[in-house]
Amino acid sequence: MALSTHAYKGARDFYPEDKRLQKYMFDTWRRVVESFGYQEYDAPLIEPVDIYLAKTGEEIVNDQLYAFEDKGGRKVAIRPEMTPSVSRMVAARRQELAYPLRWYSIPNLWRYERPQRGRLREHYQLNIDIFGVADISADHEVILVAERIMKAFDAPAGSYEIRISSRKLVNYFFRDHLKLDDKQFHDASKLIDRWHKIEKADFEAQAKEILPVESYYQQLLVVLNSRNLDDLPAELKDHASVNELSKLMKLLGESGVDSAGFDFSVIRGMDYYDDIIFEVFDTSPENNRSMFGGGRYDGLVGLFGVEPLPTVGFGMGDVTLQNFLELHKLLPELEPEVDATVILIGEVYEKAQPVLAELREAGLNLAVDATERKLDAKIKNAAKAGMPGVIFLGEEELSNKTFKVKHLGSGKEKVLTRDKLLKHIDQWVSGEFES
RNA sequence: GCGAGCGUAGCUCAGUUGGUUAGAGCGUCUGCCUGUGGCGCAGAAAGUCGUGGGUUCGAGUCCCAUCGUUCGCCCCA
Repeated sequence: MALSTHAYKGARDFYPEDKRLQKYMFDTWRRVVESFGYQEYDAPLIEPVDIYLAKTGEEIVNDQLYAFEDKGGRKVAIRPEMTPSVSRMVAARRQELAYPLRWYSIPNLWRYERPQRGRLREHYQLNIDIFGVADISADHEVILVAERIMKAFDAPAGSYEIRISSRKLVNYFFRDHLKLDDKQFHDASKLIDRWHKIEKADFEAQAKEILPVESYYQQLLVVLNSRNLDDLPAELKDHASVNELSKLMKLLGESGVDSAGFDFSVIRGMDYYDDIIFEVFDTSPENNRSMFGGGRYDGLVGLFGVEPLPTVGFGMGDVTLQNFLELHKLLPELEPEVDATVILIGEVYEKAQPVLAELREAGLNLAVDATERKLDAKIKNAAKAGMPGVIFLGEEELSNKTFKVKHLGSGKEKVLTRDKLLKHIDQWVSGEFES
């Protein structure tokens, strides 16, 4: 029985054209976050399973963790998210690191799920976190970074929106104001998460199931329909979390983030979030979903036995981003980072070596075709491989010290001396020869 | 964990109520063209119809199982 050529279920092979796209996305991420002073870190793919038990969402740990025992009997898991790992790393050097600490990473993460659109078993995720800032400036910065990333991918205004809420406000409204018990609170939280997704009638029916008093439904509606903080009912407006949200909105407005707004339905899956939370939504009807999000989790670092550390961060997955970019036609044409194939004519492989070395030294990325196929086949293959051009090298060129170069995009051809070729590498690559 | 659709050539797919040697387009290879690609013309190679059972005189087609894949639910990125 032949071996399968498929990649493992829910995981992807990255052929060079896929890798170019991945590099484009990663490079864009890096450029933006590094412009805010974030530094890259990394951690092992495998962690002790314990670090996920306390605060990662229930379903992820129970059903979606790649967990196993190693040969030494240790219970370990492939990371389903990066936040516990970075919290562990920061906790380990809690006293010696300089705050505010700005770190990012682009880990690959694994969750055992049924693959579907926008969700695979292995994905990559940009994670950024700022540690040691308790005030709203950290929340502001992180959301601003998210916004700048969307702009860096040329996402047009209106193609996405940033929805912001506060777990403290949700807690206050459900727990203190409506006096919901644990189960009601849990169910209500899950329900409002689906506010934008399900029919209003279904929402009403389910809400009335959960809420102990019928009139609470109307109160919930008012809160969910509040597109800005002034629309909130008076009894919520005075809560401290609203004051914080209000400061945050003002800061975002002043820094040009016009895609952000208050939305009480934002919940986030992870249990560790404990204050401001946000999600970035694709607004197109074909893909109306949460692309990524994050928030404040002041309690997580402290779980590692050190003084707690205020933290804000977010994670942005490559799969959902790619869906977004494809849908909005924002993917650039990416070419291989090779300048040319040098087509050797005749028995010149050995004699060509010093010339090739010189051209490479000068900065050209050159592949060599020393096969004995016919010339047209070699040109066809260079074109098929996506090469910008070819350089012909035979006895004639070697003895004259000239290069016949052909730009495959334009079909233009020119004979250049070695000096001219070296001097005009840029023009050569773009097909604009100088005479 | 639950539900639905789809698996036919390297790729995208067609294949009639079950009926001889299973087709197309693209791609590949050869020639037209011995140092010049993309277009054209002529020709060629390439498929145990995902796999295993079953029904039938006869299965790519119907049934069951299984694997793969896609989509939805749950959950989430």
